[in-house]
Amino acid sequence: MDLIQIYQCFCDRTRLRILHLLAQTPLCVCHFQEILNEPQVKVSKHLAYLRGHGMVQTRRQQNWVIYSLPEKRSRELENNLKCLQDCAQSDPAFKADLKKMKTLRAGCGEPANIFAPHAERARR
Amino acid sequence: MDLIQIYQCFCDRTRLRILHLLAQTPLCVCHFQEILNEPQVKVSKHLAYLRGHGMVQTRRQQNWVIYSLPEKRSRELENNLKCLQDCAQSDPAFKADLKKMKTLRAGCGEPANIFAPHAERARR
DNA sequence: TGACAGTATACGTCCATGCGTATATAGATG
DNA sequence: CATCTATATACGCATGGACGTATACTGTCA
Repeated sequence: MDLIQIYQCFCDRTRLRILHLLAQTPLCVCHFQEILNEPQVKVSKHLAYLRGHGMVQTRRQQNWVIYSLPEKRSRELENNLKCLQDCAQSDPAFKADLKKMKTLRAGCGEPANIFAPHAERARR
Repeated sequence: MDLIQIYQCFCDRTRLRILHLLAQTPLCVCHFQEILNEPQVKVSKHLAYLRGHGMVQTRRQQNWVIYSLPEKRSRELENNLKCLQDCAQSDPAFKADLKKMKTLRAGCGEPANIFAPHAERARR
């Protein structure tokens, strides 16, 4: 039963915040660190957990590893991500994460539809 | 964050089956035993877990303890229960549980809108 | 009151997971 | 190649949870 795995991924606060962010946009590890304000190991391990359960994909871009939701998602995953989005709307913590994410992304140069991690630094 | 607790309750297969059934109708412990085909201890402990997390209510009726979802549910819980219902539709195991529950209930005498655990036996 | 049915809990074991520290790996750059 | 940045992993520790066995509790009924 695939559903159980989904809920297992959802049942940790850090992972839930990660997934909530990923539902908006792909992000690299260092961005998660900054948005979530959590140490690198912690973030990295939760991402590894999610990857191990097929909840996220990665691609490399120079030094950075970009995490994103898989393009092909099961009905269950899609449903639950939607549900999470809805539940998160009434939660200040989730909203704060989104806000922080947007300012971060703004710093990388608008409109930033192509994701550019640490663009300022990379340009030097 | 209340959401985490919900997902923690959802992330075990037995509990998920219990909640899925409760979304349809209140049930007593022995019914769960029979429908889920799991030992009494296991069922009872998962129910205790759910009760401890505010996911279910109990009332006594003679020898039986009837478990049900709380009448007042948070938006998050309601959302996730709906989502579960939807996901469960495509899962044979969940559907089998429902079917077994309905035959059990039929055995207690239709229409059985008032719940009557072990009605046949109680009548003797 | 004694026996029984239904349910709950205590106890022990095992495994998964969360976290931190330290270290390893991969790619970029001088 | 040396070094730096970004990320991943190994190791150890602590905790929570899942499960089974045995036992306790609660209400019913003879």
